[in-house]
Amino acid sequence: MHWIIKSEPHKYSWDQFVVDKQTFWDGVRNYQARNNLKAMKKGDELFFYHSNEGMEIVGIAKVIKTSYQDPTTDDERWVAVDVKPVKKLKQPVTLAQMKAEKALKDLALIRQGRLSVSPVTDDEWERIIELSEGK
DNA sequence: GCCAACGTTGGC
DNA sequence: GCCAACGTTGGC
Repeated sequence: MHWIIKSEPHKYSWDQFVVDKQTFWDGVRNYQARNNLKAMKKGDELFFYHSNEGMEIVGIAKVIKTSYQDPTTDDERWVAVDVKPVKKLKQPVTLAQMKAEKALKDLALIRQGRLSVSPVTDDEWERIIELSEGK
């Protein structure tokens, strides 16, 4: 299974992620996004997307620990997962590029822009990888 | 900085 | 349980 996780770069950027070596993905306060977090399995790969500034997918990350109680809240409805960076994309793939791709018209990121954690199908994943390689 | 989209809350 | 009001997110 593949996913896209979003972060505002000035809050938590890819570069910071790489420096940290790994991070826990917390702060999700949306049921749909939460359900996606819960569905993640160890080894699942994720695109790391910069919202607001950049508006592009910059790298690939990987789930190293599946969902557990969000340590930043006592509210047991919310969960976090641990992820680590895998690699930076050769070229970032911008939102505009993805919007222009017919194969990506159903991408959850585009259809439901406000969702902070969204699923990506295998086909979509492949296509985005190709775009990052300039194809 | 504005506004559209959408989720959540609360009054009835 | 409906729906209006409100808050938040994120693209532009």
